[in-house]
Amino acid sequence: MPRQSAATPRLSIDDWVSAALELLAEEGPGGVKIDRLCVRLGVTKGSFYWHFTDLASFLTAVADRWGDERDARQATFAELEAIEPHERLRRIIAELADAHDWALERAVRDWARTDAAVAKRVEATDRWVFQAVRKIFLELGFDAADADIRAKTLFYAGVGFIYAGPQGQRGGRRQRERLLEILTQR
Amino acid sequence: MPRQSAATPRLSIDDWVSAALELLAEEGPGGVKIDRLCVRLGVTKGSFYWHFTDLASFLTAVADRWGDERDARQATFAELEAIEPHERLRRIIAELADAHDWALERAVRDWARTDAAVAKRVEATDRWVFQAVRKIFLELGFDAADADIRAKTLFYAGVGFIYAGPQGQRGGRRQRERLLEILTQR
DNA sequence: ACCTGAACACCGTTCAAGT
DNA sequence: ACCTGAACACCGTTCAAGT
Repeated sequence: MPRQSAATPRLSIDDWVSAALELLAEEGPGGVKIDRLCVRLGVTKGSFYWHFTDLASFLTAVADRWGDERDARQATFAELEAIEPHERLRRIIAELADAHDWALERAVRDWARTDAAVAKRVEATDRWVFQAVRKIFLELGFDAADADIRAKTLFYAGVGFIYAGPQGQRGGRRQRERLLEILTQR
Repeated sequence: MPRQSAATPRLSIDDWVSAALELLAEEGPGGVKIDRLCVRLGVTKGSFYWHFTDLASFLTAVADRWGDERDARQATFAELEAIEPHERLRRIIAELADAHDWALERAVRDWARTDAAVAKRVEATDRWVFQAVRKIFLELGFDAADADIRAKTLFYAGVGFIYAGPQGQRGGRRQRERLLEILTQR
């Protein structure tokens, strides 16, 4: 057993933040209680207040980590700039639709409604994604007004799907492809 | 002054429920505290517990009233059945987009995430609206799969807009018209 | 019938004390 | 340096007592 002794784990800030993101995804903002975190991490409340001055500053750290992970994802999107617009759009949507933790996504958006700092981060990522999609429609030859509305439609449909869940017959990849055809045909 | 004396208002269940819906719209589910309601209504907590057995049953009454108001709205939609599909779609969307309290809409959807009963009511209204829109596309001559995806796009775009707010250039009625053109053209 | 006022449990917060 | 354990304020809940 060459690793650390399991007897005295000694928590780091990241351990607390990770536990909070798990709780957030599982139960939403209302589930993130200091007590719950303590049970999950096997310590008492005093431990929490040694690492953080209060709940607010802790939640800031949680929001920061969520934002940092978003920035990292967007950096990978930026690498797609060079490829052909149709294909780029398909990849961005596939990335957003498939490799995504919707429970966490919803929880963070809920949380944003009562926390201005979180709201700003969510708005920033929303704006980034929207502009990236809008740019694709411009590259496809639509004028500014048309690119705008097509990008909006896709963007809002995505957010709406995250919230309202599946409606009608089971969709999946084929339906996404058909929607892209409709919106990109000139 | 032929009305009731203002000295002893004596609250009804509806007074409590109305106050809760106001708080819900103003501050979201987290703002609905018994204390806050008491301040707003000018009574003490004991009064609340005379009218309701506990917070949960009170919130059920609040959710019921929201659901009843939705049922009433859908009854007015049902009257549109006879008119021409394009125009019917335009009226439904105008009704949903304009005459709507988005703060309350978001608050109820947030609330639905932590309350199964509320979630069921939201799902029921969502399903109703989606099917009404899908039916319109069928009447316009689209096949089942195509009507489904076009209805989904509209539905999710609407829900997404409620959540993510305005993106890009200011939209409004003209952009809605253009989106309807895109989705209804054969 | 409708409400007050005081009591108690729960969770965020503090802090002296432990290792 | 990191954590325990007991204390206190806040909000949901109860209930005897008032009008």
